[in-house]
Amino acid sequence: MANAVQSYHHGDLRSALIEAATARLSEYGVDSLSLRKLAEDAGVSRTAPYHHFKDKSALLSAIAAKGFSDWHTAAKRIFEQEDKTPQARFREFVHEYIGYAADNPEMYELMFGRTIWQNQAATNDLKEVAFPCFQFQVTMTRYWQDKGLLPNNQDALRLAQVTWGTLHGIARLLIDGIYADSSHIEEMCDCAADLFMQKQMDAYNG
Amino acid sequence: MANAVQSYHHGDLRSALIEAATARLSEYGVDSLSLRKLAEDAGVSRTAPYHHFKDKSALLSAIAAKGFSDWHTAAKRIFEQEDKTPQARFREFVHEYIGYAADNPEMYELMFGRTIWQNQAATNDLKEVAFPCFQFQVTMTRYWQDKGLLPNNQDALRLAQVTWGTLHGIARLLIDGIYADSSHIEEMCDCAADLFMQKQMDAYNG
DNA sequence: AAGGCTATGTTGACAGTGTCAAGATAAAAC
DNA sequence: GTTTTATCTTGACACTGTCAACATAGCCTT
Repeated sequence: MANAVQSYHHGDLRSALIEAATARLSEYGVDSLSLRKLAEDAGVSRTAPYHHFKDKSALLSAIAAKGFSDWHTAAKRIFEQEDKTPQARFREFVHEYIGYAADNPEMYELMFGRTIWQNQAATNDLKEVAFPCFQFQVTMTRYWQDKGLLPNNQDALRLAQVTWGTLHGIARLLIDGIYADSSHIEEMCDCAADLFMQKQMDAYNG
Repeated sequence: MANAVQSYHHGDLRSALIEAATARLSEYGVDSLSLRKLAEDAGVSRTAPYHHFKDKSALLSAIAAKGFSDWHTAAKRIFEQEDKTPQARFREFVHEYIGYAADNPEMYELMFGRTIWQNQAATNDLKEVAFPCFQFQVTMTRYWQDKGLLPNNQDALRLAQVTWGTLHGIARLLIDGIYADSSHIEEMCDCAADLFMQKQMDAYNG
């Protein structure tokens, strides 16, 4: 299937490019991702990708869209575990978010980096996948507020922005190498979770 | 002074390059910062910069170092306002941090972006300026813990990482264009400050 | 089935980029 | 005054994204 017949038309170049890009991404990083190399990986000439993507940014957006889709289902899976308490799920969500970023730094960088978002460069396809993902963060926040885990006197959207911002910030500090020592990830996650739930847990415990 | 005499040796090319880079940075962004253009700005040939900087990353590090130095003094100024309460200073710090990032997005991107930190690319000169800046965040956190503003049952370093992470995350979401709407910056800052101080303020008020 | 339309692929070209090597110049050191 | 050293120069290389012009082949209509 990989190179069944060397025909003039590739057959499914779009998928092949995304596949090659995803493979290269995790191994060599987003910075060393070039259209020409991807074209070569797919066994096709330099400019062939331009018949499937407007420009490099559009290709990157397509890969990121896949990442958002994957993360969204992962987040839903964590959030909808009926057999665990909301607290446990909240804490797990924090750990999983940072864990996802730490395990897939280049994908995370691509998804949440300026490359595809800056200057309204984001594709409509990307937005259609990413925005529900952002929205889910608000939904979860509202739920945690209802369950008394997060402060109820804050606007859900604002609170979601701050909690997400926290996770995003920690993730970025880690994967950008500013916190060179990544051996205390778990403790940082717990600290963040404790901080958000501090008053509520007091009420819960006492 | 700019081009007093067109002599073979520039005189102070290092400073001229940093100056040109800083100017270009805020106007055109870090991505469109090229050594060749900077050399041209300084009225010098393409490869002259290599006699003052090991490579492009080293030049960028030098600019970032200036940024860290500036921010460190700004932070100290806010923190050491004797006439304001610790609460007021904490809140002001949050607003100023996000404000600095929003007002100087490209400089912030450079200072805290992966470009200069990844793969141990950071210069020693950079580390010598940046690490005290990070350390100051811990110092302030400890102070706010002592004053009962932040939870006392958390390790200061861990807590500093989380609070800084929050500010960093919000800043990045803003300047990377993921939160396209930046009209609610102040409210987000207040929400974050409230969240950190929630239990403590209760004790303070009641 | 024949012919044309369109999606897809090709080579050629251009303006950029960072960086190395080798040579030129001037200032500083002796 | 001569030599060393710091600085600056041109030339070159490999690499990038992207446009224009052309080639192929599958599909659609007649």
